[in-house]
Amino acid sequence: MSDPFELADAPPPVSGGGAPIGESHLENLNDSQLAAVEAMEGPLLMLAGAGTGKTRTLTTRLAHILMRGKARPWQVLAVTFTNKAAREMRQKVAALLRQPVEGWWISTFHAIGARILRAHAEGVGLKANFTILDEDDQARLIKQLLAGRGIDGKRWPARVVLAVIQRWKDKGLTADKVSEAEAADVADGLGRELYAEYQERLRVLNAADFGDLLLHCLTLFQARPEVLRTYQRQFRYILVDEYQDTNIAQYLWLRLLAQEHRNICCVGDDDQSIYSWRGAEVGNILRFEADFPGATVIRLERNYRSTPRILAAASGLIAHNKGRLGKTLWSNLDEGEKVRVVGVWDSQEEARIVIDEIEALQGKGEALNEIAVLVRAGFQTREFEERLIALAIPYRVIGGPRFYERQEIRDAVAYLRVIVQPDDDLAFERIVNQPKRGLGPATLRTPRELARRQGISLIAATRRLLATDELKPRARNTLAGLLGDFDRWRGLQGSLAHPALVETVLDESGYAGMWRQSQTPDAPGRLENLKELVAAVAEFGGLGDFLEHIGLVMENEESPDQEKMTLMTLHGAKGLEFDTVFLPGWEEGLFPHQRALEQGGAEALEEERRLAYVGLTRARSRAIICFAASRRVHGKWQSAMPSQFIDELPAEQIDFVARPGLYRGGGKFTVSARRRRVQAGQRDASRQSSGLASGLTSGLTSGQRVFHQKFGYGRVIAAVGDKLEIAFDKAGIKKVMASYVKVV
DNA sequence: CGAACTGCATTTTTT
DNA sequence: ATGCAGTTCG
Repeated sequence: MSDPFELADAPPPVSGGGAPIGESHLENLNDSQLAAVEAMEGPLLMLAGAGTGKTRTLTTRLAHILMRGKARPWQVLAVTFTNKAAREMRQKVAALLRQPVEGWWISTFHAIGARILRAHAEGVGLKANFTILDEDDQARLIKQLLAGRGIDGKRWPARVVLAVIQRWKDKGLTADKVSEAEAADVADGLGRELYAEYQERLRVLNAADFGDLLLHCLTLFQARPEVLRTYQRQFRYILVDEYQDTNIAQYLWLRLLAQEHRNICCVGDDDQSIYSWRGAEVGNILRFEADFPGATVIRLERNYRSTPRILAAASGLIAHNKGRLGKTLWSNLDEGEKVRVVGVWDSQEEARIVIDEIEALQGKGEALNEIAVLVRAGFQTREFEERLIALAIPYRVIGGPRFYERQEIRDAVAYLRVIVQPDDDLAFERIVNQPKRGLGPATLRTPRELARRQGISLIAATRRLLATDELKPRARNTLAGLLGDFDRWRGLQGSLAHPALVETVLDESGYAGMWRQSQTPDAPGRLENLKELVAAVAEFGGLGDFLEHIGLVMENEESPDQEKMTLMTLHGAKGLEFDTVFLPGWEEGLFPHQRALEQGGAEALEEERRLAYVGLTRARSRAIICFAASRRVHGKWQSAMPSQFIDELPAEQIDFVARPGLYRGGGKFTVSARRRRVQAGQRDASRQSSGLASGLTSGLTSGQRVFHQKFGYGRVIAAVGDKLEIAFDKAGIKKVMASYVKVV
């Protein structure tokens, strides 16, 4: 912040910076955007708030570097997190430069990692055609290892162990670098051994998981300094999107690559860091100036998206976080509506009110595409969906099961994998008995043991056994037939077009036939998906290309469906924007989420707050926050208090709308109501001054008999502010708000 | 081998 | 409540 090089936006009104003639791509940039484009030499941190034209600035910068002849296209490395972001950047750069960007280094971290690794696979003990495993494969592999060591799968589910290993990889730790202390309480102290064993298996299978795509690069760079040197020299300019989401491995990776030219430009927003739970380190962006001495910091603070009211509400909220780099967003747009905060009785009423409002907006001619409901957790979508279906409003849910994650697609892909990569056991195991061939676990025991003993793949072991009489004739014949099919299909690769080959495989394997004969109601859909898969294969040059694509791109290419409103999680909404945004479920325990409140402490709470900030800043002109007084959690009714985040919104930007007699938010919106009660309730006995309530009481004292509409009769056992703890006769102990109970 | 049953957990999710 | 996964029967 005290950096002498730092630039900030001039206050409004702002003109475009003076762009030299002939550089039309620089027109329409504001001063700080222009500064970020033109500061080409040395490390640069671009702190880009929500809606400040970050992508545009970044792509313009890339184009500018090339147009100025500072580097050739292959000398620029641009990394993003998602394929979507990468695609966008490629498109925009291509449009700016009016030329295709094929083969340029504009991709996700993982895709670039894979590209580097494929070129130097042997440096980390892999072959160039290594398979990229999805989470399913990884979990199955871990499960095998756990079973092999006799670890109770109940106490240590494969997914949990996998998550631990992933976090280690995120931190850039190979098995030998994991500290004793860190591994001690994982899988009965065997965490490190399992990690090492897992890596060994991956090597035998010629496979890498997502984490490896980066971690292996680090290993490679260390083992082969000359390889590192090549890339260091090559990448004269490095651009990094969403820097606040990078993990330690990615940070180390970037730092190594940037060492030679030091022209690294990182774009990010510390206030939008919401992925710490999967390894992201906000610290990376907070430390940037220390990591890259002499760095320039440029803030993009002019927001082109939201009304000043929405920005003020969001800014007021995020100001409650400590440890921010600090930004002040401003906007030139019309002031706009206040942010509405709506209190409702329960989640059903919440869904009703929100969807009714959406219907009303639709009636007023608002486009459904411009309306979104953003929830904290996936389960919240259900009630909204029910309501949307009832009113026949078109909607889409983002975050459902994805195309490449469907069972039939994974199975089909597994067949392709065994063709391309003859040691891919995980693929083999997936389809060895799919369709049924009588090759169950018992039949595979012998090959599995051999594979284990000799440290070779299961497929290789099976092959060896086929030359012996170890297997029962029947199993032997079937396996020989299957492996023979694999070889034959592999042989067809040269003569048959890939889509035709895929069809042949699905046909001859009996896999498609299995679904054709299936009587289950979803069978036709699955066959349909298989057809889609064949069509998708046709888009690629070869099976290998195709597998690389689905290995790295798990998302489904979204069909450009028109006129639907969007339902998704707050996490999923980052980077998107809508005219109207509904933010339901702002209740303590849901948002901020219970888990964040219980563990993770202050940091976790701040991340929840950033999530709220992300949610609010998605809205262009209208934001509606809701909270419900009671909600069903895991099948039980629970009373809920309004989110602390509601109290943190600046009152002057808020329109508090609640059903009469229903709301009693904490804090500032009910001051007058409270004062009255304070006077009446001086003799409050329970004074566990929580600091928050600061002596305000509900006028109810412990011991009093009360009636609650949902929970029935009960007795007050504690009262803090207007929050009561009541032992209900039937419903047990609940926390409720004073306004919901009547004294009997 | 498939169906039924039991227990159990249940934020967020990309690559 | 609900769904999923793992297990146990028929």
